[in-house]
Amino acid sequence: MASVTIRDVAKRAGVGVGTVSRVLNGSTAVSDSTRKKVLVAIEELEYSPSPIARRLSLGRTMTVGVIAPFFIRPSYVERLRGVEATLADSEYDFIIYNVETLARRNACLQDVPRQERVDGLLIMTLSPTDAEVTQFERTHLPVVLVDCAHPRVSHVMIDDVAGGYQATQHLLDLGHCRIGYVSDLLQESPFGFRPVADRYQGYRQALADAGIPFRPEYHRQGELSRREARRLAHELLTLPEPPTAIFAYSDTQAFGVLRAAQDLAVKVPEQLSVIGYDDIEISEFLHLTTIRQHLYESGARGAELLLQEIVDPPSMPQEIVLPTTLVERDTTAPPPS
Amino acid sequence: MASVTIRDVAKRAGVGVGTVSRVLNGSTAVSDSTRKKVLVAIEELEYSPSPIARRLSLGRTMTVGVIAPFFIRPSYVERLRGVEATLADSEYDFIIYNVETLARRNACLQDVPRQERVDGLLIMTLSPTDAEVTQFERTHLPVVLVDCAHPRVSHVMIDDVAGGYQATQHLLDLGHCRIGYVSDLLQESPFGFRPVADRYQGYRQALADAGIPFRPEYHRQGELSRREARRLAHELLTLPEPPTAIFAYSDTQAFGVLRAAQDLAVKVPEQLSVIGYDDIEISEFLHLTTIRQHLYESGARGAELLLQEIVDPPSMPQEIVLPTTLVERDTTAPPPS
DNA sequence: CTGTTAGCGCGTTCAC
DNA sequence: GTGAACGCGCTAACAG
Repeated sequence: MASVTIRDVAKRAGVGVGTVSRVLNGSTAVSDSTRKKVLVAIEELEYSPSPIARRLSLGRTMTVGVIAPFFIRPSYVERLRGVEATLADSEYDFIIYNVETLARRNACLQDVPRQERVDGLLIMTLSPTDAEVTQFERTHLPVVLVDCAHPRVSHVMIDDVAGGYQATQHLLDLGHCRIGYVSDLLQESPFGFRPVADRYQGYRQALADAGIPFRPEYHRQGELSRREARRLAHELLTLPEPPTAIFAYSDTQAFGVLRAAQDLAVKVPEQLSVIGYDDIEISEFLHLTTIRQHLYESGARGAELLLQEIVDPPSMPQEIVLPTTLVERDTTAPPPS
Repeated sequence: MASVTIRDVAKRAGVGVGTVSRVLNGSTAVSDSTRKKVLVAIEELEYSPSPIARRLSLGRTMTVGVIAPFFIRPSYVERLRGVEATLADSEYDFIIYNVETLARRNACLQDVPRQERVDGLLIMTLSPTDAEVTQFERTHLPVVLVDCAHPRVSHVMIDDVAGGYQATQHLLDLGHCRIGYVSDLLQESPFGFRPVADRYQGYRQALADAGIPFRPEYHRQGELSRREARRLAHELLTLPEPPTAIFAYSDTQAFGVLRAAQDLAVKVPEQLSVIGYDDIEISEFLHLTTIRQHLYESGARGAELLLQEIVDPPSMPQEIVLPTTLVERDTTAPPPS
């Protein structure tokens, strides 16, 4: 039962190993008759080529690495699903590097390229430093970024500036003027998540375009949890002049806002409009108005791009920008008159 | 910059490749002085051994396969996180096989072992058939099951009988005698999910131990959706003598029950107690009393067990049973007096 | 078209 | 202790 090799097949079919290899890879022309013989031998022996030997010989690992922070979060799961779907159709395996600490982030971004364990790298959200990019370039390792960017690396981005703008604009369109924003920590994000700055920028821009001055007391920052968002929203709603609408950086935080409103007997959407961001699964269930990102697609497109760049390294970094979509549900309405 | 090999290191250190290999694997005794030299050369050349060549030479793939259905579901994500955490510390990679159809299930369970692409297999929820287990044994492939079981294979199970018992007992302790159960379809689900039968058994056992006769009309079965659960709960609550408490097979279904109560203006927990199962993320938000499974741990323990069995195949299949935890929130209380 | 041979990079016997 | 040779299973380049 122990591994039957290409040599066994060759012997069985009465041909050379080269020929077997050829029919396996469908490469050069092989006469139909000998091809049949080989195929029969393969079938009879239940032969299955060793991917490892193949990789060594090819000098390629036939696997791509995916580095993602907190891959448990719904948004990453959804992206990874997109990656899995496109990679499953290819002959590439993929291995996930889950990052939950800064040390691990650095270890992944620095060790993985040098260890030559992967033919390509997909990095989610964790913007590489210039030095790290230089390292990628030195080792000629194809890299594609998803949900973050770097001028010298191909990337798939969701347009978070536009998304933040879109969310705010929706509130503006409904007639709101006092619009609060409960966001992730703008400064202290250990990984330097870029969407945080972008959505904030979109929010500011929409306000500015509408001629509404930004009020610092309407902008609250806290860690990405429901509890913290609830606390921040509580502060907002007990302001002397509370906002009539709140934009939350994520759906998770929007639920915290909703909870705060409930605590204070503030009716949604009659007295308060709430809009989230992400459109995670629960959001539909709870009828949350939100901004949908095409997460699955961002993973799938990223994987496609990577596969393509492994075969044919581009001279210029590619950029794919995915739009966001407003999903109107039941938590937004015109302000009380 | 192109791959520096063990030969380069040997040359640089003025030793043979064998010696380099020895210090790399810390195996046989190497004189301290030459070891230093080798280490220095490795450092200077930034050498990192090729895992692929190592695998070929070793005859082991150094990767484990993880087969999981619907890996997007929260419960699998959580389990996979446990797997990832323990495998990240080992020298094993892992590759995920996501199963969403019966065809794919069969392909994975049958092809993966024969292709010798993995040194071990972790299978979640998808009970293997006897024939498949025989195949594992023939190829000497270590396999560990998580969330399912087979008499000849090591497995990590969550004690769903105890969980069902615990949920029911909690209701009993509060003083309830009329306890309904909204469950998943007991008859064969396509993949043969075992927890369905187990939780039901726990429910029956707790009732029996409390000396309360089982009332068939209190047990409703339907597909695993909120809508269906709502319908079933509606039936229960409009019975001539309705239950004062309902145990739902899953949190999702518990929300359907909650909704039915709301429809009928039945107050929870004053007039009706509701307990779910799973403790999914949204449950905390909605204050649902539920049974928490140690999902992360089940993945971690499964991976540990597999690693161990790869090194040292056990004569007897091991069994690890994880307990469940009651999470008391606001949907259960004593029955109306 | 097809058989033969030389590596791919590493672990592992062997002699020294 | 340590160096040299062989083999893991496969691909690719070279003859024929």
